[in-house]
Amino acid sequence: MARHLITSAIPYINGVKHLGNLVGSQLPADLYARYLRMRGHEVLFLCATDEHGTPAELAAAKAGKPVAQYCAEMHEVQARIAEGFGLSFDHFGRSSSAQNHTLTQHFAGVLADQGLIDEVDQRQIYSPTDGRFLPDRYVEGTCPNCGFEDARGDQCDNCTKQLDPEDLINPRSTISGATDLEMRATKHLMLRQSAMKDTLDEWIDSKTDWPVLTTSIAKKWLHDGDGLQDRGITRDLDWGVPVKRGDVDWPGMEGKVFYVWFDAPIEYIACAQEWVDAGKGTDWERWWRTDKGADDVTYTQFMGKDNVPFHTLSFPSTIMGSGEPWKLVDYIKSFNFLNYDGGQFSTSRRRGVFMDQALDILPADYWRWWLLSHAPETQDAEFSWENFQASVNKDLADVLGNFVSRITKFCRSKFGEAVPAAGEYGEAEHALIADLAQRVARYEAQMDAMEVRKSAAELRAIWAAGNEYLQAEAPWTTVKSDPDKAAAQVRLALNLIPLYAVLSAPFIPTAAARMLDAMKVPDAGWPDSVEAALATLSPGHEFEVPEVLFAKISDDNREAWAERFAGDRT
RNA sequence: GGCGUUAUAGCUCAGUUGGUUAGAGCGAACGACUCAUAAUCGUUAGGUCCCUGGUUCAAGUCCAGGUAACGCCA
Repeated sequence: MARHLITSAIPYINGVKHLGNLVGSQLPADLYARYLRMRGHEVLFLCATDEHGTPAELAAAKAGKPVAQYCAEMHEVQARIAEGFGLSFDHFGRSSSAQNHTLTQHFAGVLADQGLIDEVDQRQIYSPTDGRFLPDRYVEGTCPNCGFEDARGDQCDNCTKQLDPEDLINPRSTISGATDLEMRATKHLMLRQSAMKDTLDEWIDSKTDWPVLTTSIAKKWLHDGDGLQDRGITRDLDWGVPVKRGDVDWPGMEGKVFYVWFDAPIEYIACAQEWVDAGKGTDWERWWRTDKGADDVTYTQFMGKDNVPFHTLSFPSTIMGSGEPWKLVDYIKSFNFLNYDGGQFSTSRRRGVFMDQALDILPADYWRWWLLSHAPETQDAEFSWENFQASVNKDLADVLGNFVSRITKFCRSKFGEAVPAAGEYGEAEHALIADLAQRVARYEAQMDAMEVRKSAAELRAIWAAGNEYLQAEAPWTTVKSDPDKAAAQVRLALNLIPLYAVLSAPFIPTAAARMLDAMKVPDAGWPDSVEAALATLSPGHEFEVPEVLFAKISDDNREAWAERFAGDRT
């Protein structure tokens, strides 16, 4: 059995994420992790919260809490919601962990030793009142070009002219409103990504099996304009990983921290250490050090397209540039964006459905199914309540849920709540088994390839095959003329339920567990052979008719939700 | 302003290196069934593949221009 390391892009700490964030990284990563575990592979599935940076500081200030406390609380919130969605992380870590501090400082030191870090002098706006340097967009003032009074330091929203914060008339801090701003000299570290350009270029070129979305974004950044640019990896903040060169101080870098994009991906590695330190595992280097066992690991990353540059260029620069035997990613599965009802999800305008709200109104399986079966793989996708209602009602309630309902209730009324023993399988039964064997093979191939939508479509077709069989063979008619034949038909149809449960578990784990529970099958595994799997329930095996698996979404609910999540009017 | 992405059935989307009558699900119409959450199953109808021009024996697919929507950048 193979060993698979899987990471999902780590969500930022400042609030609950929306469904677009979920479907772009964590959810498909979970689908894949669950599938590979069921196939018998050894899986380490890691995620974490991304906690550093100015937005976290501002969100904490707005909440009136120390930033460390705010992040600790929000981490718990996100962890609880992830659990609610059934995201099966082996560990959900924090980029603010001690492990990540040490590891980030280590990488910076090693990269400096390799000559891949430059120190550069810069001038930047400083606010004595706030006691800190201000990023360009946290300075506002009057636009020198058009006179607009709320122009940002990087650009005027009114006339769109690009600005330097020094150009603003009557500049002020957007954090405190302070106007006593001054320019101060400061020093920053730059990661010399440009020196890694050719290495990265060859590496990306070798990844011919990656999604076009992934490689095209990487190549654009490599070749656009002057090519790959060096990037600053330090900031003047309090909250973050203090700049050190390994475990020693870095002269001139006092009071600075690493920029969030530098330490965030390193958390993928630190998270494995956290996993061990939390007592969940024993050896993290076996997953991350190619000199200590990780050379046989297949590493797959999941992320939205906005994160692709960091994962194809920046983090690989860190890994490769270190000259140390760290595990490099093998496959990057990236996703486009999910739009909400004709526009973007918007956190600030409260537009769209956020993860906590989603769980408030419906079970996780509804969301998991719709999001995965509509995953934005080839282009941006569109959420609408009409489509959501129609898809969920049809696929889950009608095709799958009602199948379970109709056959268990029919059996109970004619044969009792146990698998009937009489009769033999005939031509139709063997044809169904053969058809399902083919379909399951196709489903596995799509899942292996991480073709999320196509996997969902194949799974749905497998569900529908059960209804087609029942409709064609009509045991409710057969039972009147040939009860033994009807018994055989019911026996096969009942056996579809545990098979469907196992195959569906990566998509809808809760419902799958309920199906197995109702059929009293405690230990079903992935089918080696469909024919053998369809003999799981032997004659006489008792079961219970389950409660309705999926209640339908009513028009009233749909309309109320559409109104509730439409966002603030502008 | 520069760059990029997208445009296929009423809706949501597939369409591999250019190759027969362009596909799926939903929705619609019609029919079958009556075990089941008025669920299921079958059949049929729906497309100027955004527009114009070009390359080619052959273009949804490649090229140029245009239109529209969206995104990124300075």
